[in-house]
Amino acid sequence: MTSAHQTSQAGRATERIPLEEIERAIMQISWLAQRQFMQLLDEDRFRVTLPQFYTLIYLQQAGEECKMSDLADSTHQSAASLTGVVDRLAEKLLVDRTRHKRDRRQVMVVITVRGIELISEIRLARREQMQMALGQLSEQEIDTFLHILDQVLSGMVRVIERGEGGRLA
Amino acid sequence: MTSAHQTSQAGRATERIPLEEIERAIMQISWLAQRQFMQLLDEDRFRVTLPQFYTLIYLQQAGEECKMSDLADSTHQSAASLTGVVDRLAEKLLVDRTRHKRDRRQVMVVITVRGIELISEIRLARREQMQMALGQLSEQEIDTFLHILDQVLSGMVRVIERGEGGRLA
DNA sequence: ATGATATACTTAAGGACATTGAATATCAAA
DNA sequence: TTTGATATTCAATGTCCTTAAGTATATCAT
Repeated sequence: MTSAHQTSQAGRATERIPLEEIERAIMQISWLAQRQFMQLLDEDRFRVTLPQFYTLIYLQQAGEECKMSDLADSTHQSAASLTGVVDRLAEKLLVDRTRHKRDRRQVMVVITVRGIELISEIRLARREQMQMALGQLSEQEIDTFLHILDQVLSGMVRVIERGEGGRLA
Repeated sequence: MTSAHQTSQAGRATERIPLEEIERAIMQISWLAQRQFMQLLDEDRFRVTLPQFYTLIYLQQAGEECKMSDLADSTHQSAASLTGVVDRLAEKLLVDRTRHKRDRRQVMVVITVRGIELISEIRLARREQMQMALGQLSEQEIDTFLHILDQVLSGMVRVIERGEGGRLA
């Protein structure tokens, strides 16, 4: 057709400098993974957004009440954004909000049963998408991949936490 | 702290369904990678957003004029969103807009020299972040990682393109 | 206690983008 | 010319981001 479609990343006998290639691949995967996941979350049966989902996931993993500020740190959202996100989750009855008994300034958030159910449905649907995307990998490759991903993950946490603290500190 | 992350090292061999773990890792990495990259793009010297950046990147790789609709498809944005994104890129003089000579309905977009310069500065900064995140990997691991990433990437493209077409078609 | 500070969170205002549906302009034919 | 398809923009609405200001509540020094 109109050409201009060439993904241009296929062939090219990668001239060494694999770090650059990894950078490209991670960026593209992140972009695609988010888009792809957004599509899923936007289906009528779910109707949540990415920040809402990641917030919910964290609450479910935590398994107990969380302070707003801890939740904001852990999900890498600003406190101001999180207020809105939790508002919408509470409207949908996916989380409950209460005040801390001793320190009434603190707002505590818990996931509801309904929230837990929603998450497990989303995970199920997500898994189907993933199986398609990962279908080509051998079992050996999957193990290796997982191991490397975890290392990259911890590296990223380091980078993002450095950036979030004081940019001038 | 930011815990609740524990991967819970499996004792038994492949009883674990590592696909679930990979799913978790990819979601977390995508989320973090986007947040981390947003921080970077939001610095005063850049001041672009993620959709703007990915649009710019595509235009640079294409190397020539692109139709709005092709650009929307390729970057996985809706035509309506893309209009706004390109508006803002054009305001910053990072792209130029013209009409197709024969078919005046079509709007053609090209990246400007200034746009190309900006991209290469961003890439440079990005690489430094990446080196931090990937610092722990051996050369062998990097090669393997890259190979697997490319396979995952093509799997994802398949998934997202299936979802985007007609949900009812 | 009183007043000053620190904290935890919300609110407010403005920008970017997403979605949806309607509007516009152009092309291509019947 | 009317009709219909195509290419893009516009308008309305909602979510989320950032920054700055505002409201409680807690804590500490006096």
